Parts: sequence; C-alpha cells; structure tokens
Amino acid sequence: MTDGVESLLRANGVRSTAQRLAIMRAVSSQPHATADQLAEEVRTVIGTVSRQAVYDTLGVLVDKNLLRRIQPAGSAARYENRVGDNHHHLICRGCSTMFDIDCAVGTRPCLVADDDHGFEIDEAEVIYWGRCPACRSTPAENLGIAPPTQSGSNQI
Amino acid sequence: MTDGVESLLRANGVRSTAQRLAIMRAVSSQPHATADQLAEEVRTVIGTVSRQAVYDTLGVLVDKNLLRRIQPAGSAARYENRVGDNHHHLICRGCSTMFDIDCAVGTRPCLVADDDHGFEIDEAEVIYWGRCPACRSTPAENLGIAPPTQSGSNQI
DNA sequence: GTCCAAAACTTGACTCGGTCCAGATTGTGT
DNA sequence: ACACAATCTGGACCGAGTCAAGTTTTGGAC
Repeated sequence: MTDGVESLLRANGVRSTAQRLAIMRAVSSQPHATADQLAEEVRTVIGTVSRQAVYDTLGVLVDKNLLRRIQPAGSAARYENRVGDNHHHLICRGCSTMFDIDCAVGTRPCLVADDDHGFEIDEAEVIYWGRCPACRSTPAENLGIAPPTQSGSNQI
Repeated sequence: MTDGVESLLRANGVRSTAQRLAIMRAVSSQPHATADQLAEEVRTVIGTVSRQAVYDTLGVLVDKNLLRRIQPAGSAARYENRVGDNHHHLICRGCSTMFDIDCAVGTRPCLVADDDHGFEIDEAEVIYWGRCPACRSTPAENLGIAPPTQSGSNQI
C-alpha cells in the first residue's frame, strides 16, 4: 500500500490524510475524471467523503502542481496527474471521451504567440475537438452525451 | 441604422427580430462579453430582454456560425463575431482581460495533432494564459477578478 | 390589408457545478 | 500525551445555464 503518494504529499507541505491519499489514488486510476466521479471512486475505497473535502483537496493539489485541472467547454472540471509536460487534449463532441495528446510542434512551442500584448504567458491550453471513430460511424442524431453547444446540433 | 445585420440574419434563415438585431449589435460593440453583459447592453438599447431570449439567440447564432462562443476555465461563456479565421485568445489571470491573437504557426496549423486517435478533428481551441502588463506590476495579493484556480493563489 | 402557423419571446422553476460558513475532528510537532 | 492549526463535515447558498408552458411576433399566403 506504500505507493509513494504519502511522501509526495508530505514533500509538498500538504498534510497526509486518508481522504487526500484516496483522492490522489483515484485521480491516478481515473485520469480525466470529474470531482463527482472522483468522490464516488473515493467512497468505494474509504467509505465516505464530503464534497467539500474533494474540492478542497483537488484545489490544493492543483495549486501545488501535483495535479492539473482541465475545464473543457460544456463540462465539469476534470483532473489528471500528468503534470509539467505541457501536453494537450483531444475531446469527442459525441461522447466526451478525452485523450491526452502530445504537442504537434515540439516542446512547449505553444507558449510563443505572435503578439503577446506585453503579457507574461505561462500556459498555452490546447483542446482539439472532433469526433471519435465510434461516434463518426453513428448517425448524427442520437448522440449520447452533452455536446458543448447549447442547442442540439453539434456540427461545426 | 442599416448596418447589414438584418440581411445577414435573413441570409442565414434566421428571423429578424428586435432582440436578435440588438444582440448581434451588442456582440459587435462588446466583443468577448458574457451573456449577462450582452443582456445588459441590449437592455440599454431595446429596453428589455429576457435572459432566455439572449441564451437562445446566442445559441442559434453560434450554430449558424455567425458568432463564436469561447468558454475559458473559471468564467462564463463569452461571444465574439470574428468567425472563420481560427484565431486564438490570450487571457490575463489577474483581470480576465481577453485579447484576440493570431496563430503563431501559420494558417490552421493546430488542426494537425501528433496522433489523432482516429478522430475527425474540426477545431483546435487555443487559450494562452498569462498576466497583462498592468497586472504584472501589481503585487500578487490584491487581484481584482476571479482567477481560474479555485483557492486563491494563482501562480503557476 | 388580413390571416395564420411557425418561430421567437417571456416568465418562472429547476439543475448542476462549485463555493461559503460554522462547528466538529484529526494530524503533527513538541 | 497535548495543543493547535489544518482539515473535514453538512448544509446553505450562488451563478450560469436549461426546461417547459403559455403568449406574442414574424412573414408568407390569400
């Protein structure tokens, strides 16, 4: 049961509690899960957690750079533990499945913008939207899960 | 008062109503505004609109590709009328100001991902996060508007 | 010009993701 | 073992957005 999670927390000045350990492990086992899904997962392991503990822990861990939060349009925030490599995401408009994807252009290329308006840019967030193989072969009508557009149609 | 908005709507098979004209004009005059801000603006012109009419109209216009919706993490959806050129956005973590920005790599480069997992990719959404000149010269403490992280600190 | 069906609008209730608060509990340094 | 700060709990709350039912407007046909 010693998977290094505890020492990782300690090393970052975060108190190690049952909830936090369980939450970190849940993120590892379900990358790209929402806070709610993680809470569910944690409950199957720990028995119970409050919603607040989950949000608080995720917030702390994101601040400490142990987790990364992704917030795609039209969906709740999702969390993953792959941090520090500036990778991007590919999301299906049909079923909302999400894949990690490496940057096409090389290493951290996206941090360079044509005209930075004097900004100090620290992150380039890239999301590719499309349709996964399964959803491509499905008639556009019966789409399972909420597309990011408001009113039904989700063609581009 | 004939700014072509009406014919633009008609040309796209959208009925031209007072609300819709006002909403389109509001988007032109306040790019990157939220639905609420647009409703306010429309009210100063038209007198009154329901929230629902605003959401509905914006939804229709986005579907018709006359507007583009941007949904940055930690903020309500914003709308702009610059469509079809695959430009990106630069947002200040301090004050949430948002700038348009052209793609660094050329024309629609972002649609090419390293490994597309068999997806049919139709859009690459790119958001640069940073701090604008004004906010850079401000002590990190007193930040005006909600940063996209949950719990206060918004360093990377 | 009038009529009418479809489209659009209004109002109000509701959902969902997330935050705030106050009090109880727990982890940790001494 | 103790004390205290950090954390957790439960419940109220908030903002953005959606749903549903009923009313008004638009625009094409006569």
